[in-house]
Amino acid sequence: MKKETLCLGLLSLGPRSGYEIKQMFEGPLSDFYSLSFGTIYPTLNNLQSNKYVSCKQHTQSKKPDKKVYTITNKGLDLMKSNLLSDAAEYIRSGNFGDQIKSEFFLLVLFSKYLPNEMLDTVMNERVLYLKQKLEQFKYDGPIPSELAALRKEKSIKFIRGLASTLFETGIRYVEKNRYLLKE
Amino acid sequence: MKKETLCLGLLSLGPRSGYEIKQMFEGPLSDFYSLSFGTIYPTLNNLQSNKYVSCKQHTQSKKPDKKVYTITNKGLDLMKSNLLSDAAEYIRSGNFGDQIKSEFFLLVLFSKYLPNEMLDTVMNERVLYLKQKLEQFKYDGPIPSELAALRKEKSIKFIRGLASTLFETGIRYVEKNRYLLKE
DNA sequence: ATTATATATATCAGCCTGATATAGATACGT
DNA sequence: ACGTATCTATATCAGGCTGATATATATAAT
Repeated sequence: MKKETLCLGLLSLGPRSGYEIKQMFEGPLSDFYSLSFGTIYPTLNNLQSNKYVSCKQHTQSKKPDKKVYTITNKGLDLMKSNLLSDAAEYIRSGNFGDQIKSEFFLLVLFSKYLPNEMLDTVMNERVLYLKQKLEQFKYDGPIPSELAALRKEKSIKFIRGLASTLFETGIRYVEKNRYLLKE
Repeated sequence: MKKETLCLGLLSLGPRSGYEIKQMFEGPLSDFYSLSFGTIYPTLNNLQSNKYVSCKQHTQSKKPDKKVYTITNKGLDLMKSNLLSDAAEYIRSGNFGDQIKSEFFLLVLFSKYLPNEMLDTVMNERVLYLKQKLEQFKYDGPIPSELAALRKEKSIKFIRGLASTLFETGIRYVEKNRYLLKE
């Protein structure tokens, strides 16, 4: 997916600053996608100069200016049209899997050459991480207003459900089978 | 994980050419990690000039020369030592999740703006892909000699089992809940 | 009082990917 | 039999993206 489509898509969920978009990539989106500041800021500037987003400069007392971007109608049109062509490209490419770089899997793959102590640490930290992530995805209590609205979105429900099941399955498997890696 | 560690690790499973290493990344490893030719070939050249791997030039009748690399004892030492420092870095970084770019999840996230027809195609292709992958991971019949040896490795058993369960879970969830994305 | 962490934007070196070049072999349709 | 596409095999490189760094202030922790 083009970075423009993605930034516009996130702004379609509500006005945000570049910093806040980055926070989304480091929080709830971190298991699906990420973009760096070096991509986000130039993309937002580019979208703004082409009127796909508008920008309100919040001169915060003593903090650096916060530039809050809002998607325009023109931007919404571009996003929808881009989304369609991005989906078409996804189909055309025949590449339906995800692009993954998993340090954990590589360490498991070569675990034969790792000291047992280190392997234990790796496994423990991985399980701990998965459990924390699972809690975040399952948690249904009160949260900041804007996120609460997002929760009602069908797509968010679908994704949270899928992520939860996958994390649960992963945790159960690792806890049950990690002994297999030692003899 | 450093590209050198990874290439040495794969060569520790048996002698291979750069092309065959790439094939591993596009086949069984594709859901965990990948490196491009532009990284693999220079890395192998570098490893060779530092005597971490040796190279046998197979002058195939009429095909381009095939350079088959074999890991040396020096290379095996480097790999083990690198593996330990890579694992330590994994722990130190506190980043226990995987680096993922999932076009599929983004399309689901913004599915509200996608025509139903396109969403159906995306879902169908995804499920089809997952089912094919699942078959590959579960399949237990006869395979080329070298792969058969690998199958007996504890780490490979662990990974195949984990991948199978995750794919099964993913398929079941998508088939059961995809209707949620439409009203 | 000092250090570390968080907010906030911006830039950039350097690495990696995706594309392209080269070149013969084999499979495939017609 | 002939053109075409795909596979084997190595190599290079432009361009894009990441991770690091710079800048500046606020707040929390020690």
